[in-house]
Amino acid sequence: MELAKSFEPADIERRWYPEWEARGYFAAGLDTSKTEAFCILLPPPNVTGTLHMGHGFNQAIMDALTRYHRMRGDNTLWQPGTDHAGIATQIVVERQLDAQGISRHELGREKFLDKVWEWKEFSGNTITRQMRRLGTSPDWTRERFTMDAGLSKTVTETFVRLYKEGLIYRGKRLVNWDPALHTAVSDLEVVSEEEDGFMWHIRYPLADGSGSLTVATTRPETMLGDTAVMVHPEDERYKHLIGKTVKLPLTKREIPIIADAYVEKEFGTGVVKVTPAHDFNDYAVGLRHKLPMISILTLDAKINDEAPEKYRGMDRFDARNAVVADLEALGLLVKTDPHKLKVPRGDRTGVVIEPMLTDQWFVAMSKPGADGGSIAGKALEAVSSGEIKFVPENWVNTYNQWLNNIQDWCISRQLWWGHQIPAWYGENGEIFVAHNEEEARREATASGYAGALTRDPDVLDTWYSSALWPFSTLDWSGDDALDKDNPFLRQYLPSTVLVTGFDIIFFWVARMVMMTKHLTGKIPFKHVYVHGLIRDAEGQKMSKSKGNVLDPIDLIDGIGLEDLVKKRLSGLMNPKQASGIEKRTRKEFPQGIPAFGTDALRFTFLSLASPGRDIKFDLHRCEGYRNFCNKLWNATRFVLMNTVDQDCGIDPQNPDVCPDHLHFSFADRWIISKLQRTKAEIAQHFADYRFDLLARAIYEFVWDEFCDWYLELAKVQIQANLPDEARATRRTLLRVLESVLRLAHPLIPFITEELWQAVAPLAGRKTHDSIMLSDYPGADPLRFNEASETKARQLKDLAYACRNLRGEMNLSPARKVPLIASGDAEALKRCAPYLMALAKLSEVQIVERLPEDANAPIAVVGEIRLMLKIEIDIAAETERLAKEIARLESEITKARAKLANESFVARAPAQVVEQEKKRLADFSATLEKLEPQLERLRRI
RNA sequence: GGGUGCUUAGCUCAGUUGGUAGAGCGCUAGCCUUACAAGCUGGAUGUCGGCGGUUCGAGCCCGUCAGCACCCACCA
Repeated sequence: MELAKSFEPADIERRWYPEWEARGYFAAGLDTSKTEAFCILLPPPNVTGTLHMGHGFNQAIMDALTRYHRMRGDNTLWQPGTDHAGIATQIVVERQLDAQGISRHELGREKFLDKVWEWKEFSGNTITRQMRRLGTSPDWTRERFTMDAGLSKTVTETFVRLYKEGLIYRGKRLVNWDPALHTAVSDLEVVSEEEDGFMWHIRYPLADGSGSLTVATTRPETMLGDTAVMVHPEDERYKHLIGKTVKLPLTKREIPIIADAYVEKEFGTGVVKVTPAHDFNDYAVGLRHKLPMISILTLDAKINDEAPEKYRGMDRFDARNAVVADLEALGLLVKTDPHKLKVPRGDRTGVVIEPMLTDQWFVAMSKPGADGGSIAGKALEAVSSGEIKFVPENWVNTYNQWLNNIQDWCISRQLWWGHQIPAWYGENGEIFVAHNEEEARREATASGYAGALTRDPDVLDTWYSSALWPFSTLDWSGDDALDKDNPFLRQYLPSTVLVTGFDIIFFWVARMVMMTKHLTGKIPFKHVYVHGLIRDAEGQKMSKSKGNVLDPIDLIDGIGLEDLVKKRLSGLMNPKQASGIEKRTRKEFPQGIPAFGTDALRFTFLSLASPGRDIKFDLHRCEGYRNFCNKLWNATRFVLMNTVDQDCGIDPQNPDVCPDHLHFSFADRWIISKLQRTKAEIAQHFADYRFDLLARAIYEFVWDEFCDWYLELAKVQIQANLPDEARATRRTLLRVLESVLRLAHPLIPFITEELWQAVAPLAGRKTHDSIMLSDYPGADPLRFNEASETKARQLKDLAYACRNLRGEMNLSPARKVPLIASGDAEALKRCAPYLMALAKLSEVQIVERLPEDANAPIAVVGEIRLMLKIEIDIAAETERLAKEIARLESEITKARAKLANESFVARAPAQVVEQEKKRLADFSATLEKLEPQLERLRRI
């Protein structure tokens, strides 16, 4: 089989992926004789989502780990699946319906849900299709969806359990309310940004007419719900007023002046209006002081009937203007100052969140459960005990900090798409939580209730089912006897490592730990590898509205400029941004984006995966790694050209036994030694999750050692026409290359598979149909060979020296010149044939002493002196020598100073002192050889 | 108000117990040398953010300041 002249990834990728999947190579292992099990949970992407750079990055890492462990022979499961993404998906479908002029309320819940399911079926596989393009290898046969029957059963089961345990409760609480979505959201779904606003100072007259108090507020409309005014108990200005009342302007109510240390005397006027039903602080104050809680807003954030008639039905922001205008008219508005404040907005809608008093379901985070431990406490313990480790470690701080200050988790959502809460209500507010209606009925009957039952219409926060992912996907039943017979659960819980960005540590990671630990007693995963976010070349977050989004698929397949522009402009929320986006795109990608292929993209992601850093994605890196793939491709081409139909010293029946009639050179032993070291290094990097160093180790071995040196040396050895040497060379070429392909396969699966198919049979390693099934190479320390490494080092130094002389003398690469060398004759003899090829020499003359009179350039490598036999440009050579001598002198001065320092000699480790002495000696020796030469040139 | 990370070549970044500052891209000079021009060979480029400390020795450890980025939190 003939390889194309350059690496063309598209066809290779198209061919291999379906083949791997069809042959069942991704299936989870269940070999009970194996001790090692490796499991990764795919963070389930949203069903309506499409693949973005973050997924690509995240999955390149997971796939590398999975393929690595699979090749190592571990039982391996990469568990895939998708998330129903309650709010996000419901919004998408609602928008589609809106476009057709249909509201979901007209449609009704059941029909609406049908539509969502339709959409899920239609678009739900988009992302998994795209994942396949990335070469990901999860066990697709085990794919799960958070709303599958099985997973939904787990949701119900755990809800009932936690309720019975008192850890899930229902209550009227002030919660974050999204007025656009008409639902409560959790603290995490609210993002607060600093915005420009105003601070209004408003006078509240004392009821007894003896004066007034001025309050400062950023939300004047909420005064309609004020139930007190508060001051600091120690505030001399107001102390005497505590206990009196004020007339609440615009209303007929009188409200008390109370004292609470929460008030900052220095801030504003030192007087705070208290609106317990519309502010979290005020709510706490209201509870402390047993104040009435007057809600003045409807669920869509309009003024309700509790407020004076004039404002009823007004939108909250219109009401604000009206209230301010009315206060001003009454002369009660003291002043209006510009003021920066944090405005809470819903992360999905961007609408200002309204604290709203509503009935909701909560998970109690800090309350002791049946076994005495709280959910949050267990999550803290799992990490502090070392059971779960974060990589990098510092994320433990973030995790602990959050859990230590955690509030109860509001899990009910007033949506339709999601897991409906398994609670039934009686007509008098009775609550029956059960697995199903029959069970609820039984409970009702048992408690003496016989009336109608109505199921809670609300659904659960989408993250509730995500929190169960580590065991729900493994078909946990909650029945110990059944679970004992579930081999997947036994083997793959806990999973090995969770690979994720820091943005979902709270949303997902912490909650999985809490729920898994509490419900199963096991940790969900042993390691949490936290990686950075992919940003654009300027370090900006990629977002549709910025128009700087890159689609991983476009990097794989390439995309023309016009298509790229079109893509970035489509579906913009704010069409005004279009021209800027178009301009920037045309400037950044004047040629569009070339096709790099999946392997190059994956290698780029892995190379960029340095710990604790966000990643500025640089297209040039991708290009560099595409070139790397091409390098590997062509190296293989070279090896095949030199081995196909040749005696390569490999007996296919017995490939690991080396026949006698082979003669290995130091170069052969050197590259094999280097390969062993690379293998060891890679194993370490996998263990440390240092994919950047891992990728670099492979890159450097392939390019800098194998291609730049060994292939060149191999040419010499093959051309020497000594059969034993040529055979040994061929054997080495094949075996090193074949190992490299396996080493690199977890990172760049397609190209390695394609090349391995051609190389492995020649290398006697074609014992499987696919590189995926072959063993991952492990280091053999017995084959570390320092003697050969030293010899190779010396050969390289000699070659560098000769090439440097050629370069400095401006010799054309085409011109071959003779070399005269003195010094270690044995080494020179050993290196001569290689040097001739590497440095374009016509001959290598080994002499006792270099001729003294020749005006030729000289270089010194240890004890060896090299002279190119050419007429020189005396000025150039003088300059070159002078430069080199100056460098040596400066090094010598530094080394002497160090050694003259008694403290250094006395206190530094002997080894370091010895090394310094050797450096001084080497520099001095070289200097001694170069100085006379410079002298002579100067005399000419 | 708490917390975290970052600052090293023009750009993007490595630098693993402190012991001679590195890579890729870019730049530059020259090469179609029979695997690869997506390439080969040579070359230039750094007061490792500032200051102070520990040490024989600091890019690395400690303190401090500055700048950048992010996370959490109830200042009306």
